[in-house]
Amino acid sequence: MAGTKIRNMEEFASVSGISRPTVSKYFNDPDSVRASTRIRIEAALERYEYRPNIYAMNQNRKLTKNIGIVVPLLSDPYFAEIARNLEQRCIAAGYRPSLFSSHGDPALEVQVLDTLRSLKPAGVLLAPLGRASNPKALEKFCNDVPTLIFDSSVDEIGLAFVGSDNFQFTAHITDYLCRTGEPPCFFEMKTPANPNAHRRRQSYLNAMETFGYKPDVVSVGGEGWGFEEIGRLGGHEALRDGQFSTNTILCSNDRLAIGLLTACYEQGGRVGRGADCAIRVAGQDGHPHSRYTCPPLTTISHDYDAVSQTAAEALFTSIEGHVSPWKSTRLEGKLILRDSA
Amino acid sequence: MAGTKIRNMEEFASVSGISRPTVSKYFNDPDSVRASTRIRIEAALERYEYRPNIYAMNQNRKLTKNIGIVVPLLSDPYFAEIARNLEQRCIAAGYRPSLFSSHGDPALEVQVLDTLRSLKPAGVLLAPLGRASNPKALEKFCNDVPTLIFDSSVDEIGLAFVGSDNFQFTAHITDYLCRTGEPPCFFEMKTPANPNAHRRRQSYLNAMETFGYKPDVVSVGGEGWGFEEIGRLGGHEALRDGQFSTNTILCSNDRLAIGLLTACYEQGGRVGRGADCAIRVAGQDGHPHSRYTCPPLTTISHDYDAVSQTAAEALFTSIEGHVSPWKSTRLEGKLILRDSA
DNA sequence: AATAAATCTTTACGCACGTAAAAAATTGGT
DNA sequence: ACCAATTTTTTACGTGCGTAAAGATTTATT
Repeated sequence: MAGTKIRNMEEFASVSGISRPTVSKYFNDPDSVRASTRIRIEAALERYEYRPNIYAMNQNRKLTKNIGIVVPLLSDPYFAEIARNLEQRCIAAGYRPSLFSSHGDPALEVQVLDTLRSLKPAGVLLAPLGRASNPKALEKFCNDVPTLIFDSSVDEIGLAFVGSDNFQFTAHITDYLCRTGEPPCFFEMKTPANPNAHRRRQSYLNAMETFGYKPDVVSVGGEGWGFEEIGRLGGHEALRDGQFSTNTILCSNDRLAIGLLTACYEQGGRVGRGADCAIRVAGQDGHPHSRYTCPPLTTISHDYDAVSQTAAEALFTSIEGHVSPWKSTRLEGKLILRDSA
Repeated sequence: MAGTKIRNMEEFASVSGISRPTVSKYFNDPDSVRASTRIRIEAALERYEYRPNIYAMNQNRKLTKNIGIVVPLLSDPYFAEIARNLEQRCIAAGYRPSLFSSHGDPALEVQVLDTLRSLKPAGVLLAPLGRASNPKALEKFCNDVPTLIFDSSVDEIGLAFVGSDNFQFTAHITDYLCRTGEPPCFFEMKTPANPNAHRRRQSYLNAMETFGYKPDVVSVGGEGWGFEEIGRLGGHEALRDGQFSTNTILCSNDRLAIGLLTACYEQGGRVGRGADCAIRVAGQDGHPHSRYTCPPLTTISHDYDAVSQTAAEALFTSIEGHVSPWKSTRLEGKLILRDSA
């Protein structure tokens, strides 16, 4: 904090006693200069608090250190949590993450990709909207920008895919439900936003067949990303009309389950695994909120940390030049037993 | 999409038949050029899909069109929702918003402000962490960057403050609770992260005095931003020890209420305003999730739209040169009656 | 101490655009 | 059609940094 204010790298170089090109090299990668000069630069850095102009940096660099993180809906705590996790990993690895949400809107998703393109990012971690995404826009983007797809896969696009093993998810929790009570019905959206939903339904059907039970899928209408409300309204209808053939309901995801729990409450049905309960409800995702529903929701949880780490590191290694063929990684989830089922 | 790829504004200017300085002026503000030239530029823009290099733009502009949006915790749907709202307003007004979360960590908040500084934003919409914030860092930042504080006020810092009227919030819902049943106890955190909590407690005390009731504040321990868990654990303790002097509990915020509802459930107490219910619980905030608790939570809701609009427009007018003295705007909330109280 | 290798300095240019100033062209009103 | 006001063109320079190349210096190796 010595008197003089540093205006640019030229001035900083002169006060640090190192030439500008070397200082530039340092800011590009502190380890690329000799330890002794690094120390001198960092000493000056503490005395003069100078930061390179990121615009001038990024204009001329072949590749920026920016990484885009895109999720379909940031107001969903599941995505917020995974975005936070990814963000921290980017920072730790020396990148500059920028966060974007498509807010459930395909047009906005395209707009976000457009914005992102102009940021000339080193890479992008993209969780697409899914069914509603504009596939051509996605593909074009992936061709231009190193993009790792996570959460919800779309063809064999981008560098790789990292997500959860939806087949394992549903098979595992279906197994649990069958072993501990009546076999579950499956509660889902008729036209789910996310392709994972199809895998989960299929896995449910497979599991029920394996166990020798008759599957029962209840698909409810509703568009968009207001899953709780869709679950609540659909739940009311299904409960009223007796559409559930057993007393156990496995929901396609936790947010749907949360809505269904509300519907059950509003109809006066007690949910849980106790003897005094009329119905069991389970979800899927390990949504941050699932601990605090009434009753707390039994679910199968994403391994947030593992998904984030795998996704981030796959992107980093790709950015750093290690080419590898497209690959899909699907991580297993962990059953979380609570009172709802 | 004519064959030639446009590399820079020079080339784009030549294919559009307009000189580069005029094209530059157009991108700065499309309305600053004659309508006829604007049409010619936009025609070329459709045929050649060129975007100015934002890094070169921002390097040389006196003021960028960037706006920073900072919230304390993005995984809280309340903040996610208000951030989304602000983001859209920025885009609509022709700015480029970037979203940041302090993730409940004062050190990260400082780091976010540091990052933001290097973006040279035209303005910042900042919801501080509150009590945990580094006040000097905040003040320094506000001196350097036009910053509008929202949600939670910190002295008379920045351009202005926009938030909700916490006194009105608590007075209103306390009034409602008193008129419809036993007067409420007040359930809060001992050391709340957010200064709004103090206003709410004070407003509760005032309201109870006005009504001639004896106030009863139950303050529970716990640090950080895991409000649901704090509410659940504190709720268990308070319920078990009979700390609540009436059957009605007004929580300092919805997330605390959600945790308390879980505690009630886990202790077997039925919550609601029905004759068969042992306890009434109300929250404050109009949290996006409050509709889906069991029972659905009675609360007093922020006017999300009005807060966002007021905050955004205050920043915009300030950015556009209209100086005005520091001002605090506090908007009223609306009571949302549901089954919990 | 001599030599090779690594690193740094000097010099110079490029990037994509902002912006200022003077000259030229266009427009609008009459 | 003419004149003044507005807008555009031309020209030229500035911004802060990346980066390349050649030479000087430091470090590591023997």
